[in-house]
Amino acid sequence: MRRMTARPANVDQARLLRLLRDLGPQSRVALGGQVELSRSKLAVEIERLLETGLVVQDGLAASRGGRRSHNVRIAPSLRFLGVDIGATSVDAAVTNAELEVLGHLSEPLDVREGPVAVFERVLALAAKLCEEGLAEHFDGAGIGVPGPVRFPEGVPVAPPIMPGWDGFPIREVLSQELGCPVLVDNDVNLMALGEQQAGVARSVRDFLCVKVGTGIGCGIVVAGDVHRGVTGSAGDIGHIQVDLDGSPCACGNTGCLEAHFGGNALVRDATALAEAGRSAELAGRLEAMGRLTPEDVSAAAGAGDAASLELIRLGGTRTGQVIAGLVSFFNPGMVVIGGGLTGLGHTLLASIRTQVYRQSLPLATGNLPIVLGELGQVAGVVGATRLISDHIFSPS
Amino acid sequence: MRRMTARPANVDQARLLRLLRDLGPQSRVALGGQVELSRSKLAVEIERLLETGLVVQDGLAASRGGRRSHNVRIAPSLRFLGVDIGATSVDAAVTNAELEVLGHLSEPLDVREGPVAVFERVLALAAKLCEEGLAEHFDGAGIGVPGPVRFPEGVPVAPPIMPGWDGFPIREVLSQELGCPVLVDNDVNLMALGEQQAGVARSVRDFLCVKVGTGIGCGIVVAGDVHRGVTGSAGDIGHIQVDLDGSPCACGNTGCLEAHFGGNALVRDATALAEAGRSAELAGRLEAMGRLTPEDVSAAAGAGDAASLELIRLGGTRTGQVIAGLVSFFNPGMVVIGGGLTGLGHTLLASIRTQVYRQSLPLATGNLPIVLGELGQVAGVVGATRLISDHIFSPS
DNA sequence: TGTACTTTCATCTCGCAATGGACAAAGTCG
DNA sequence: CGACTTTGTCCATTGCGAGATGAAAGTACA
Repeated sequence: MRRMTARPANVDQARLLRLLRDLGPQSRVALGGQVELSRSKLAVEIERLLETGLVVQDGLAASRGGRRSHNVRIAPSLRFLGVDIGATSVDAAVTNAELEVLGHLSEPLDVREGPVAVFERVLALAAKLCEEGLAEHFDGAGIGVPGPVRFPEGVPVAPPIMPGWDGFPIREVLSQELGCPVLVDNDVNLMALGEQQAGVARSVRDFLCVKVGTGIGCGIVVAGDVHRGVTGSAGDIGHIQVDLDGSPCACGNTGCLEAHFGGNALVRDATALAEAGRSAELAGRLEAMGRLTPEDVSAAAGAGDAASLELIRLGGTRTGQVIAGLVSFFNPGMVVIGGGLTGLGHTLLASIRTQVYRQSLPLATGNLPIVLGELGQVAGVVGATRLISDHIFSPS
Repeated sequence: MRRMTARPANVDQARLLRLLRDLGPQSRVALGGQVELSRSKLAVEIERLLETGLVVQDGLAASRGGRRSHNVRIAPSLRFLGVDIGATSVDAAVTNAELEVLGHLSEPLDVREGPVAVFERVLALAAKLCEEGLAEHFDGAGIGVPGPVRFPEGVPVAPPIMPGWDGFPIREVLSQELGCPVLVDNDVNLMALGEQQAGVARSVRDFLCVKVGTGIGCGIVVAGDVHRGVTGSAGDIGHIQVDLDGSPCACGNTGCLEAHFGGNALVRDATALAEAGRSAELAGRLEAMGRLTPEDVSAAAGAGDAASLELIRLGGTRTGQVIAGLVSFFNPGMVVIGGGLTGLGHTLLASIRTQVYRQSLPLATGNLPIVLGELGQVAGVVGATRLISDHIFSPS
């Protein structure tokens, strides 16, 4: 029977833990400069954190012209598990308390196999990470799923691409299995948190994080916090209408963004191009595999295939239309583009940028960076560990 | 030389003041039930508030089966001024500290006359309210203007419909003139605050407040706070594209919402209808006045004119398209529709509702109330006093 | 109707914890 | 080696919370 990880006793301790997490080992005085606490109070709280084992002494810091200070660091034995379940793959990573990725595994996986099968695989990945000597247990785990989640309960609600998951008590089940606190969130929100923690959005308090993959979603960060909406479906921009009389969408409407530039739409359009003989590259791939995937388009574009590039450019324009509206509405300080877009990122980014800068008002786009995410595949898992560590490092 | 209004010394006092503002006179025990303070601390803080004069004793409360309690109320002599400058009118109101409107004046006014002329009129209105015996001075004033504002400085930035206002230091100038703290914000944000303070959105923490008038804007409330965006232009939804090849807009793009359903677009379309002989009602009004105004369309619709009603319905559908996208994105708990829409409110509301419920995802619209604002013309001024009172009732 | 009992509110007091300043310890630099 | 800087610890003062006490009102019942 393993003891539960200690928790900070008050907001000051929580604040100190987060500082140590984000800034690394620090002297007491350096910490004092970051928080509004008297030196005595600071010493008392650190003393208590040392007692609980949440932080440890960590040698002497370099002198700054006086007595050398004892560094203090967050307990290096803490381990967080981050899991990012996508539509077609699953990522798992272990981090230490400073959210540095110690190990990362990735597997293809069809989320439609249902929660039981998926979590068997997830637990196997977690066990594998432990076997590699990276962790003995986990002090907390964050789980991302590709659909809306009722966050407080950690339960998916009406997820369109996850049949069999509706209402499955992910948080409860995994918390039981892993023996540690678990939080569940939408994968896009976690990507946003990841980029905020360790990526391009480190110093931005209001930003949007658009993930282009099988679906298209958007993480919303307001005043440093993720906005999830009243039913957990905020950021679901795939079904915003981009064309009054556009293609029919699985959701029942017409002209949705995803009906023009989701994974399925891309495959549909690419197949049509291949069959119409408009792209030798795509036709070859279609013949070889019998069917095309988004990765084929991506690869073809990377190889310079004009038709594929055009598809991506058009998709970027459509996405840019939606983002332009969101930028006018939300006036963010940054827009981060991410998702499974290996290689085609810059093409996509360029057409999104063009469209947003053309269509949004100058006041909102004045110095609005629209950039690719820095973390790529690990954004989700890093965000997941950020989520759970924020929870663990908050007063119990 | 008048003494500045006292300010609370700490967050607890601020919290108590806001409770007394929103819930009215309370006994000490009733207050204790609302905040997490020990009886002793509560007594001490109230004692101090009594000393500063921010609250006063207010007789005995009805007994609840024991010794009767002494009620305490927020200083009834406090006065806040709320000013709502619209494109074509200005509203001013005085409230007490509980934000009850004691007097309200409204005048037509063209904002294009520039800040100096406008503030002359505003100060005259304020003086008139004082002459009516409603106030001797003001303890704070909130000002709403129809354009983006850099909130911390209280300065309009690049306001499209306010020539001559760009960079005018409203806050500084008015603070000087009125001799009290002043805050300046976008009129739509103030409308949202007003509906949150005293209207339909009292118990909602995340909602959108769409104002349809000369322009079309949207107040965004996240977690109880107004989101203004990084440059103060959040909620500027008038230039979101609703039609890929739509009408040209003053902003340089085509198909903007305002190009189809702003005040100017409405006049343009109504005039066309009148001249084409499609509406006798509108033609009559055009002949009588030489030109049409949005109010003419409103009145004609109220009189049952089919062409005018159709214009409003179409505009509602267009607005609904945009709101549907915002609902998917933001997943609010309520959408409030307001603005200068006397009479035509329900027609507009109905077509907006139809469009949003049709186009947004069920999870986001599940139990999403889309309602008309309750406060009508006073929403802005009430929101303005709420804004400044939140400021006054915060630790200095 | 009068008296005893109960309920509620306000204040007082005391112990504990927090705070901020003083002081001692440990270094660096000239 | 001494002046100066930085860091760690101690302690008196202050602030806070919870129980005890007394005052003021309602309630039950003879």
